[in-house]
Amino acid sequence: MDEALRAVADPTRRAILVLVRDGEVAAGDIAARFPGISRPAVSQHLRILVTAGLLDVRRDGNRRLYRMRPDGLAEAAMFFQTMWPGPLRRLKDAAEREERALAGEETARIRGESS
Amino acid sequence: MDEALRAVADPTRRAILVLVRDGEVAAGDIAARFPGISRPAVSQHLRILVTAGLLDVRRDGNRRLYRMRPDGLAEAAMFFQTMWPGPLRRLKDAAEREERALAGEETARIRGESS
DNA sequence: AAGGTATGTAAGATGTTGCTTAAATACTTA
DNA sequence: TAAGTATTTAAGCAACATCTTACATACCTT
Repeated sequence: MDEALRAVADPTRRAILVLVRDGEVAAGDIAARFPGISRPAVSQHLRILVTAGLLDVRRDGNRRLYRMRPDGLAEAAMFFQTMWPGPLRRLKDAAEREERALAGEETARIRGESS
Repeated sequence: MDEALRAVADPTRRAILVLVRDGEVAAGDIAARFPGISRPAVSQHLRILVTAGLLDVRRDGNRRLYRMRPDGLAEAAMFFQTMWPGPLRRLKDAAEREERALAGEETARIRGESS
């Protein structure tokens, strides 16, 4: 997971992931989308993404076709799922906290305590 | 988002996040959970997490209490949600692939072919 | 085989990260 | 106010990341 998260922490690599999410794209075509950086730089990003298990490569004659490997993000996605319950779950939790807080106040009142 | 993802890419910081997920924890108590690294190192990690919007700090006399700020992960979590369809969607896709494969086998059987 | 095209690898400059130890800050208690 | 406690800030260093240019590899076409 560590490798996947480090890979995804780079904005260029995230952009590459988006490019190859829906199908194979050749290295050159990917590089063409990043006029700001050299082709070797893109190649290195691709290597990192492959090593992290986020991309699959396939040779097609001269070219190399990259595509996303969806399971590569699974572990990292799980981390986010446990750490960020999502907006619905967050609402529910907030409601329960509120409920407990009210119950606590009630207990305190009965005991004659003050905050 | 970039800052949040970079922050979360470090395993120590992820562990800190887990520690403060369910409530406030003092800096010292956090540091005590990481015998391998010095207290200043932990303090620096905490600063990075706060800067990234992932943690809230509160002073309580001498101590500083940290706690998670759940919304800090929202953007990054969204990225994962769009990039990783999730286990259910993936199961569904797998089932459909399987179905197509079986249909293919059946066709082959009727044709008298073998794999 | 020779030349062209697509791509990766190597080497090196430069900036960033994550740690350490030492010192500073800020609150609390005697 | 002095000493103690909790924590951050500063300075410096080794390791790592990211880019560049130059070169190497491998396939395709003629």
